Formats: sequence, structure tokens, C-alpha cells
Amino acid sequence: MTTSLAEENYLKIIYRLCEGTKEDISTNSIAELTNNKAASVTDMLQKLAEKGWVTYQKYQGVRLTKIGESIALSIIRKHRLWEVFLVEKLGYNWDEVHEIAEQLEHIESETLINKLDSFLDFPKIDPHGDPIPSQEGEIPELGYLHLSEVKLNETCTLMGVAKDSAVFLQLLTKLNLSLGARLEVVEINTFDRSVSLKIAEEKPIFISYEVAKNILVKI
Amino acid sequence: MTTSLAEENYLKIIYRLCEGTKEDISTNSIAELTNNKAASVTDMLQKLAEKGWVTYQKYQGVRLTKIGESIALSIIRKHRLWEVFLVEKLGYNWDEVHEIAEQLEHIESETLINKLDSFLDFPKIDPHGDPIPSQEGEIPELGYLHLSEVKLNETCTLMGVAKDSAVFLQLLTKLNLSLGARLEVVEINTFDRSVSLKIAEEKPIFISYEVAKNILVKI
DNA sequence: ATTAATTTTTAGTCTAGTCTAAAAATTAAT
DNA sequence: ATTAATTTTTAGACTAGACTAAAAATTAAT
Ligand SMILES: [Mn+2]
Ligand SMILES: [Mn+2]
Ligand SMILES: [Mn+2]
Ligand SMILES: [Mn+2]
Repeated sequence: MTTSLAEENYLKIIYRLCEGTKEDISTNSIAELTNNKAASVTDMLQKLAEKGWVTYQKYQGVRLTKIGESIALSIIRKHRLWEVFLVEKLGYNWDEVHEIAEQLEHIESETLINKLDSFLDFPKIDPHGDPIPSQEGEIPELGYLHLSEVKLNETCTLMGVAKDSAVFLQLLTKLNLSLGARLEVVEINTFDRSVSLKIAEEKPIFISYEVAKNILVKI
Repeated sequence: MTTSLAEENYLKIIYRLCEGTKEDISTNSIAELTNNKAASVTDMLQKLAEKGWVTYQKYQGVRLTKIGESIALSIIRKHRLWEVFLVEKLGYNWDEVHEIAEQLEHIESETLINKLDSFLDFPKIDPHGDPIPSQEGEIPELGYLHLSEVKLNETCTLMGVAKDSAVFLQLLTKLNLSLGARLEVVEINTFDRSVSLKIAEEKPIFISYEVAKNILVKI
């Protein structure tokens, strides 16, 4: 069966919301992320349920079915592979690629994405450290921690970000925080949970809890 | 001003029809190429005229304005650059890329297409020998002939094709006719205008007028 | 356990882009 | 120059995907 652009965007967002929790997803939370009104979301959920891509009961929320999930994963795979292409081959910065990938992820071709995958040498992660689902929809669980969870005086490696927004990524770049950086937590302020970090023996930098929460690290 | 996918496809087709002739373009000819009904075309022509991209008078046909033409050329530029990418970088054959490029040509980004252009080393022609418009909308007039116009015993070089259809391109491939091939016209049958060709001293092959008409050559 | 607040769904409307059927204009044929 | 054939436009209807306003269901507060 064929998927429209609108349907693909809904499935992708429902996937993101399902990831966190075992609960069913609320209409309002979807409305927020799609920038649509709740009434429009209800309409679409009924269509998606009709097509067998979500399970949905009035007032009780929604979840992806196996098929719905595999559609979402194939779009995420395309999004992330295109982001790798834009950064690795065309020389974009990591904060510039998300919007373009939002368009490219909807290009429909059986062969294209696999040829692209091969051209890029089968990358396992995208420019933001997010794992790239395989053709079969396997997505490795990387088990990263949020930097905000790291204990005082521990050292870790920056593996990814939990947010794609350009302003956030530009801030990280300005602070010299890029994928692979070695970070030592030298101070945690209990008052506002802000953090001081040493990046590879340089003099410490200061980041808010909001920032630390969106940085993914490996111990 | 912003262009929808449907509008872009109409402008591209009107451009193609304008290219040939100085006459205004008929509603029916557009309907045929867009695979829409004439009534739908009339609707769209009124919208395009409203936006200033075509000049249009009821019953009198349509032409692109300067702005309309520059939009069409920017889409054609994108289409052809993506075709080069698909063939040169991803290893597609020339008969496999048109449909994918039909989708990619609508990706909207100021920077993307110029970075792609640079990544591809500023190609001047696409995999079918068609010229790639510059960023400014300049399109070199290549002055090629149709193979059907070449005189008996003359030798020429295959520079391009006048048709993108997969079956046509596959036929050429099967006949060993590819870009750059040296062709000698060794026989022209006046009855059906079919042609016999020597490709680089090999034994002659036979092609119909229909095929010869869609092969572009340089003497 | 009622009432109040919140969330979700329904009902009805809108736009873009398509269609069919019928009317109007143009072009071709007598 | 009429008439006939063809082309083009209008009129009215449909679908996808959005919206607003109002009704219904759920959840929270007394
Ligand atoms: Mn992204
Ligand atoms: Mn990413
Ligand atoms: Mn093409
Ligand atoms: Mn081409």
C-alpha cells in the first residue's frame, strides 16, 4: 500500500512518541509535534487505523502496529542516510541538514536508498549520533546516557544529541562540543543542575541542565 | 513566491512545449503531457496567470513569462544535476534515473543544488546529453541534429537523446548506441526512412526512422 | 458522588487539485 | 456564409488534509 507525505510524517512522529513509553499516545501530544490541531489529528488517526498502521480506540490513544513501525523506521532510515550524505559528501554542518532531510526522506525508490547506503559505506550513525536502522528495520540499542545523569568527576565520550534543532547544535559547536569529544564532569550545581565540563584538559566550560539533558554520552 | 509541486510540473511541461515553437501553447497539448483533463489544465492556467508566471488569454493559448521560464529552468537544472548524481555517483544506468529525478527536482533548498553541482564538478550535460542550465538560467544552445537528418555516408557523433523513456534508452543500450559513439550512415531507405549505421567499423545495425529521429548527433 | 476542567471527537467549512458533463468559442468543411 | 466538428471553458462535484466551533467523554477537584 502507498503512503502519502502527510501519513509518513504522522507515522514518524507517533514512532518518536511511542519510543519513550509503553503507554498509548495521546491525540494532543501528536498535535503538538505535527503543528496541527487535535481535530485534524483525530481525522488522520482514523485513516491510519483503517489502513492497519496503528491501533486506535476513541479517547484511549494510539500505538503503531508492526507494519506501522516498519514504515516509520524506513523513513527514519532514509532521513538519517541523507543527513550523512549532506554532511560527508556535500560539506554541510550538522546544524544545517535536518530541514533538507525532512524533504529527502519522502523520496520513494526501492533501490535509491540502498545504493546511497552503499555509496556512504554503510554508516551506522548519522551526523547527530543517531543510529541508522537497517534495511530490515533493525535499530541497534546504543544505551547512551544523558550527560545530565553522569556523576561528578566521571569522564565520558560525547556520542550524540537528543535534539536536532539548529540553535542547539550551533551552541554545541560554539562550545567546541562535537561527536567523540572526551568530557570530564568537574562540577554539578545542585541548585539548577547546571554542569561544568573539561573538554580534553582545556579549561572548564559551563552548561545548563537543559543542554546537559540533550547531550548523549558513553562512559 | 512559493511554488507547489503541481505548479512546478505544469511550468516544466509548458517550458518544453514553448521550446519548439513561437506559437502559443494549447490547453490540450498540456493536458496530454500532464495526464490531466483539459478542464483541469484551464483551472491551473488561470492560477499560473494570476501569479504572473504565464501570459494567458481564454481560447488563445499560453506562454511562459520571464519569471515562469526561470522557475522552469531551475527545476530542469535540478532534474539534470540529480540525474548526473544518480549515474555518476550511485551507479545507475541512464534508463533508470528519470523517475527518481522527477521526485528529487522538487526538493527545495537554496544551497543544496549548488553544493551538489560542485560535488559533481560542474557538469555541462546530463546522462542523456541534455545541457544543464546554469544557476542564472543560462542554457547553452548545442545545435545538435537529429540522426534522421544526417545525409548518406556522413559520419557523426552521438551527443544525446530527445526522449527519456526507459524502453527507448534500453533499446539504444542493446544496440550498443551510447553517448560519444561514432556513427556512419551507410544506408537510408526512402520507403520508411529507416537507416543502417556503422558504429566504429563494426558491422552495420538497422534502426527505424522513429529511433533515428530521437537520436541527437554532432557532425 | 457531583461538579468542574480538560481532552477528544464530531460536524461543518475551506482550499488545492482533480474529475465529468454541458455550454461557449474557435476552426474546419461544405 | 452556414453548418459541423473540435477545442476550450464553465459549472458543479469529489478527495485529502487542514481548520473552527460545539458536543461528548474522560479526568480532576471538591
Ligand atoms: Mn534530522
Ligand atoms: Mn539526525
Ligand atoms: Mn529525465
Ligand atoms: Mn535527462
